[in-house]
Amino acid sequence: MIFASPLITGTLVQRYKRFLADVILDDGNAITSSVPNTGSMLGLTDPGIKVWLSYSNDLKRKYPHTLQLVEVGGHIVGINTGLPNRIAEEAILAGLIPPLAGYTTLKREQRYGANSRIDILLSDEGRPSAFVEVKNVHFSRKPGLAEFPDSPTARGAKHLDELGNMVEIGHRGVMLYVIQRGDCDNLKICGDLDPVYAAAFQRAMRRGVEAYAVKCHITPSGIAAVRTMPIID
DNA sequence: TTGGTCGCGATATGCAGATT
DNA sequence: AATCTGCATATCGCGACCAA
Repeated sequence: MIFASPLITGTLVQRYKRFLADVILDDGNAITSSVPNTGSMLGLTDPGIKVWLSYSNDLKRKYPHTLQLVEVGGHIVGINTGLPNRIAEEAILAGLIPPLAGYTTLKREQRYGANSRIDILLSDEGRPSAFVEVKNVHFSRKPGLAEFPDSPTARGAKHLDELGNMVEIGHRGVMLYVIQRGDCDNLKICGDLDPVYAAAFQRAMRRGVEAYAVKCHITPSGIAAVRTMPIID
């Protein structure tokens, strides 16, 4: 995934109202940027950190800048929650995730279950379809270890249950965690910030849901999936 | 059939207003 | 006074719809 145009650098002043951030660009201009991430972004919104923004020429937009990357502890972290689906799609098509390789058809945003949508549906003649739910990970408290979730996510737990339902009727249910930072080599499902999710994860594993984590290489010019990484307890 | 436009849903959480 | 409900907020992408 290559950014359409070179990103602009600046310094974060504050993030507020979920969708907005005030940034002082390196050229001195103070602007308001949209933030394509409604999560808590724990540890990624400290005032004064370096940030990268994209710029859109779309006249319908209220704020043409979009926050894409932040620098934390000397490492670049991607915060755009719209990108992991694209990254995951690229990774699957490139065969970087062996258990998901070789399907002839890949569709995004397919309806299924109780009024839910699956991020990616892989199908093929002669073998079960794979329902792939993509999750964005950008939280890390320990060097080398990414963690999910960074705040309670009821929706995430619901997705795990529905993937379990898909397994029961003969499909594959897959959780795919896209780690949008290059400094991690393991993923941990952490129970302290959302015990409900951790329990749902264990329950889903027992029901046969698969889980994979994808390591990414992040630079100001783009984000690329590299390989899978272990999910540890 | 294709291309463009419109509107809805998803997204998370603080806050204001309403209800008990 | 405490609790609950629903709006605010910006963008994206898809489905539905209309027009050529």
